[in-house]
Amino acid sequence: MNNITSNHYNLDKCNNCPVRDLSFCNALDNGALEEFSALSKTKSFQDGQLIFSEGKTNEYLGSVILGIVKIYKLLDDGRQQIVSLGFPGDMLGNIIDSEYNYFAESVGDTKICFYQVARINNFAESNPAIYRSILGKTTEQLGHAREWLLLLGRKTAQEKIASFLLLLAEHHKGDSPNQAFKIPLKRQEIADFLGLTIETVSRHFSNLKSKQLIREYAGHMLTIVDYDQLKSLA
Amino acid sequence: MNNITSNHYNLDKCNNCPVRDLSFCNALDNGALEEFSALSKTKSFQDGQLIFSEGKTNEYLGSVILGIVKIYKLLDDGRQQIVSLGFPGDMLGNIIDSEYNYFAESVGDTKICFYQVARINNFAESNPAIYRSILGKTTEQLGHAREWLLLLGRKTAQEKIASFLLLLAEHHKGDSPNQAFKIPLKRQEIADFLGLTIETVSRHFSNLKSKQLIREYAGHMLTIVDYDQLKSLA
DNA sequence: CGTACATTTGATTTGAATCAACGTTGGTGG
DNA sequence: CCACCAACGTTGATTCAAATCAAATGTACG
Repeated sequence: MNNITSNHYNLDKCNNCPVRDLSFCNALDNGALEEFSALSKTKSFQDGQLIFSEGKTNEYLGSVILGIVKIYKLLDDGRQQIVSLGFPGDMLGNIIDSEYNYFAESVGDTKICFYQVARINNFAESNPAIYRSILGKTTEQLGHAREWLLLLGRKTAQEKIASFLLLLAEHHKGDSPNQAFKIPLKRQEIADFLGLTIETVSRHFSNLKSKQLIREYAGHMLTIVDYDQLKSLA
Repeated sequence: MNNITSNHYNLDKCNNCPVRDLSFCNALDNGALEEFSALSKTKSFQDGQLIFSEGKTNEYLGSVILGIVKIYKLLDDGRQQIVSLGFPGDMLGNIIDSEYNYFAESVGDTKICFYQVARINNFAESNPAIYRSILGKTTEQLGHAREWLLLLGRKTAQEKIASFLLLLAEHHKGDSPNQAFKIPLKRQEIADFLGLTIETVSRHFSNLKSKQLIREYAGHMLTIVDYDQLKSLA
């Protein structure tokens, strides 16, 4: 975690924070937030930077401000499974465990707001509401993880791809239904998220394209042409 | 949830509770526990009883006292995935969501201690420590769920079976290493937990038996003969 | 003791992995 | 500006692990 403590960092005021209403800190009233924000440090990452590693001391709790963070686990022989994607507003890590038990890596340009776990616990003594808020985020993540257990255990490759595209589309809900968006992950990352190989992912993308359910241009911009039919596949 | 509210129930004192040190209520001091315990109702279930259903109002938080509870999700066509096994001391449900988003069913004879979610929130106003404790249990479950994502997404059938047997063995840690224990799940349930079919589960059990890594008698009693080698397969 | 259910085992199929080229994209330096 | 190269992605041929289909056997229980 040297890269977090050692670097230049911004002490953004929460007032300007783009995820103020989404992050776990949103439960705090203005006075408490003022105090809490003083504990935070933001840090930026470029594509593919390691944010923390399995086995290292759990020193920081993070909140994704910008970009995407992939959380993954590894088997001894290098097989990888992405167990979560952290979008803006999502919490990173926890304040319970003594060690991280997975790896976190930035996907594209990413900005994260960090708090020291010890400071959060200290803060909580006078502001216990923060626990309820962290509990909310943790429960949400548990829900997502269990949804993904169903996907990995019981869905076919086609259903997995369709579900994945709908998940991405969910994060562009503000836009019009058929709005194009950038697929943030490489094929290998999609494979590692869905428990597949790159080839299988590629084949099923081609499939959906030939069926005119989706369109892809400029290499990574995607339009969902037939949302309802995609949903029925997922 | 009629079966919880309507039935005869015991008002066990926490002092006699066999999972007092494991449950989320263990964070409370004696005074608070006294008050908290008054909110609880215990209920017993026989094998295969539905405890709660996806889509129903999230009214109760539970704590498993005895037996095992399987938490599962279903696809439209009936495909099932067990997303968690609740052992004694494990928390059941959450206090955040408005609805249950999975099914819970007893496996064998089971006893559960229930608290109304509304009452917990009310209790928390004067005892915020309960949130920290529930957070601990939730974080633990998230860790288990992510471990299982790796298993479902990236492990082979043999590795899945080996991991499953070691998981069961973990829950008999007090016993000697090669102590026989009862496999609490039917083959179909094991399959639904590991994202496999009954036939594949059966074949790999036979495999491990012929390799002398495990032994099974009386239909469902299991001994792990070679713990280390089983571990190397998982 | 018989019926229903659970489990095992065998034969076959199949969806996804693997192996193997080939195409595309984007960055670098001549 | 283009040639080169490395990383990424697609497509095809083949293999393989697990699913499916199909009996047969084992077990629990009224």
